[in-house]
Amino acid sequence: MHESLISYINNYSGEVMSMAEEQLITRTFVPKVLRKRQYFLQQGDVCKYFCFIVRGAMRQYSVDERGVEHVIQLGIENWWMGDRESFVMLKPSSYNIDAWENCELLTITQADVVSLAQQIPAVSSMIRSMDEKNSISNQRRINSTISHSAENRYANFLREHPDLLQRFPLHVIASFLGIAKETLSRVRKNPLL
Amino acid sequence: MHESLISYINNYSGEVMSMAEEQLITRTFVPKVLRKRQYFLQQGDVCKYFCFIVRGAMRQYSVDERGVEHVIQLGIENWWMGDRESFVMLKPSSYNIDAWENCELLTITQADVVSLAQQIPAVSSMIRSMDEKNSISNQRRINSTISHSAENRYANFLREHPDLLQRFPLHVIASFLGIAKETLSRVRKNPLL
DNA sequence: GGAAACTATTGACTTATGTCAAGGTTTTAA
DNA sequence: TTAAAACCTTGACATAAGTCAATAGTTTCC
Repeated sequence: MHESLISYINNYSGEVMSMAEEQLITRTFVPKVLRKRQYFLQQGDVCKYFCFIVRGAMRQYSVDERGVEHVIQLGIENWWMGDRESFVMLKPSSYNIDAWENCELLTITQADVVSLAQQIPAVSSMIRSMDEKNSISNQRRINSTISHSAENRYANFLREHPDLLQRFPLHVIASFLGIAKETLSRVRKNPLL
Repeated sequence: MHESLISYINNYSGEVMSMAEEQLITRTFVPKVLRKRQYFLQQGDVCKYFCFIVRGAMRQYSVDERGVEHVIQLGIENWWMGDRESFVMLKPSSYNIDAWENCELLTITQADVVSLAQQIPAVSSMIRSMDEKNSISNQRRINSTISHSAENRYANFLREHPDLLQRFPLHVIASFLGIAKETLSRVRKNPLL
């Protein structure tokens, strides 16, 4: 079960871990199984664990005053999920995270992240590289939302995340894009250039 | 000139650097002065330097097919500016960065970032903490743009960045928020609760 | 195997926001 | 000190996107 995480780390750090290091990883990350629709994090709770998705699909979303859900983030195999703001600052989260499909996760606490990063160079360099990737993709998403029409945003999404389209229904994708599901439906009928 | 950077690093890393470390910082970061409206980075060029703003105000923006500018990011004293995607991957940038006011900057190359982070623990921990801060504020901004009306977004902006309001004209702020300057103007007249 | 829940589409209508144009103010710079 | 440039506001109008409601196709699971 931990193999996918280990190869993910080797891959993203550009280093190969020793046997001892691999074992430390395996001992530290705690497996967790989630049934479809089960919460990983609920609004108001502190996000005590971050998780690596081994199998399954998850979503992170906020719920506004009128009860409408807004999808902030989607994740599938080999992605990380968690609310970093809550995780790092130990404050109650404003988001929910739940399983969209049955999931197998590997979870870790903030203290263990710090300790692993200190002991295993590959882990700290994997974290750096994740942060970079993350910051780049957030920047792209911000650019896309403030600069483009619903149609363009959907086109961007198709280009950057074709894999997610297979895994989530259209109303979830619409919410992720910040548009109404009806609008997405209409946009999809168009020539799309 | 380097003092503000040094205290920034001490502050964000939670450590205090030695004299030797401070001197290494001072030797590595190269000062640069920018006149109002002068480019720090132009679309199509590779972002060879990141900068720390010692004094002044800067903006990062894209220009769409119709020539309209979209402000991606604003920065003032004690902020970092640069296009990370271009900086790290050495690919041509899709953004422009220029000085909104006359600026004093401290610039650094990617190679020097890596080397400083290796030599000075405080630097690598400052980078980690910046990445965290950055990822949290990007997440907030994404949530704000996909979930809220122009009015709410402006209110959020006021809460999170009151300082920027003093430094940039309203049409720049409007663009940062992804709304038309006329809309911002109208929003500002309202009770605002 | 059938009811219930979830999903997608479509039409009619509403609304928030964008666009265009004009006027007035303030700032900049020659 | 004055002309030009930049900035902000306002009104009239256009339009992209949201809302509501109805329909119908799919899964899901007792």
